Amino acid sequence: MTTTDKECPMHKTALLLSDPWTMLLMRDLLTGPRRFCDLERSLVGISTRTLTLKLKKLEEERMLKKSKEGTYVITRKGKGLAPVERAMRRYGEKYL
Amino acid sequence: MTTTDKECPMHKTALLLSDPWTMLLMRDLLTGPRRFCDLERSLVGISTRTLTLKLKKLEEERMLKKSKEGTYVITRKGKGLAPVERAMRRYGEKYL
DNA sequence: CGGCATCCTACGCGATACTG
DNA sequence: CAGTATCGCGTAGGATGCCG
Repeated sequence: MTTTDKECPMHKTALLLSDPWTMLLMRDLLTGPRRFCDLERSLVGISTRTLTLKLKKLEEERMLKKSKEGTYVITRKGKGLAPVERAMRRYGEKYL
Repeated sequence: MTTTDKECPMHKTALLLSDPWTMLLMRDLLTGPRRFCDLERSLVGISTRTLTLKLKKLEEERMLKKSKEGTYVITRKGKGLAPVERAMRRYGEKYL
C-alpha cells in the first residue's frame, strides 16, 4: 500500500518539483554557479518575477545559496538532485 | 550551455511532471493496475475532477491505458518512469 | 462504483515599469 | 546588472451535486 501523506519521501520530492521551472533551474546550477542574468537567459521565457521567487524559495529550502560575488551556487542538498536530473533527462531522450 | 527550448529532453520531462499529482499517480500504477476508487483513496486529497483530468491526459499521452475490466494499467512508456520515481524517492529519503 | 458538469477561488506567472 | 512592485489574467484544482 502506497502513501500520499506529507511524510512520504516521494510526496515531498514531487511537491518540491511540481512546477516547470525548479528542475530546469537546478539543472543549470548543477553545471556551475550562475548569475541572475545568466539564468534569465538560459531559462527562456521565465520572467524576472518568477525567477526571483524561485531563487528565494530554493534558497530558503537550502537547495542553493548566494555567494559573496552574487552568483547562485548549488548546495549539497541541491547536488543531491543530480540522479533525478539524470533520470529525467534520460526519460525524455528515450520516450518524449 | 544548457537549453530550455521545447526540444530539450529535460524540459519535456519537467513539463510532464510539473504538477503534484502526476508522479504520485504513476508511482501507484507502477506497482500494479488500479481502479478509479483505489487511486482516489491512495492519492489522499485529490478531487474526482482532478483525478479524472489527470487520467485522461496521461491516457492521451499513452502513459497508461484503461483495461477492459476498467482498471488503469501502466504502459511501456509509463514504466519508463520507474528510474525517475526511484531517484525522486531516494532524494526524499535522504534530504527531505 | 466511476465518473461528468458547474461553480468558484487561489495563485502561478508574464508583462511592464521603476530603482540602486 | 540585479532585482522590486504592481497589475491582470489564465487555469489548475477543490467542493458539490447528479447520474447510470
